[in-house]
Amino acid sequence: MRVATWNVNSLNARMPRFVAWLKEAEPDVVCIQETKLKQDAFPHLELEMLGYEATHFGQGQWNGVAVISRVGLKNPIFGVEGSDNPESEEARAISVECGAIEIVSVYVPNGRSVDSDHYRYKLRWLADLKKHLERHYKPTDNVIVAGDFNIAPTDKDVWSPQALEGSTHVSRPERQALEDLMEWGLVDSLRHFYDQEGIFTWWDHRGGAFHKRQGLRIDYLLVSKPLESCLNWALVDRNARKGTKPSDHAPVIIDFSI
DNA sequence: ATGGTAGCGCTGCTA
Repeated sequence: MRVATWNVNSLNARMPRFVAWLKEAEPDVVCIQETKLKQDAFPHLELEMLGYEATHFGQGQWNGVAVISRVGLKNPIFGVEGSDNPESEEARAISVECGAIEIVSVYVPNGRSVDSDHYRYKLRWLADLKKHLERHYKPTDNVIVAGDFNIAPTDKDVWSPQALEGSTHVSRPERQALEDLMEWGLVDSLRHFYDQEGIFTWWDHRGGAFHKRQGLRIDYLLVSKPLESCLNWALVDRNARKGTKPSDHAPVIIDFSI
């Protein structure tokens, strides 16, 4: 089984690349972030023709998450716990059963700056995500929480800790919030295989960051212990960040035997 | 060409 996550930064703008990438990477399940599509604007038919069904939590101009699968989709849950009105919350999480796996596709709030309300929202949202896991799953289940976390877990995941000093994505409270989430029973699948620095999944569109290798690793697939024990490989598909009209994020893919 | 925001949507916000 092969599962990927990709922040596409507008599925509409990315659709030609996304379709080409699907054919090449042949994932069974893809967690998508930043569809930037209204709920009813998702390209269900085009993906159906490629063998994928989809469940989408859309908003419109911003956010929007989806899971597409060719191994089944059951019992979708929109959003996370902690909102009084899930119907009106931002479209940042969708959970669904894909065959034997519980999948959660997340788009964690950016944070903007460490002294902003949006940053406090980010920390609150991560705590709510943990409550969501506690409510719906057990650590002994086959669970994957994948997406754009907008957090570089350690300095190894940052092109220059000095340049990022004092900004979001690297601050202690958000890294702690990520550790608290993982404490539930999740491991970073890429770090199961690789320990080195310089593996990135996001490069700013501005200033040619990709070509200067100025990136961050903020997209990952967190897997529960039962899945960790059957992982075959994990990789960042950097080729998907090259060429014409790339997203600012590269896909991350894991393959495991189940 | 040793280069260099992108997307949404229509003005500025978000990332």
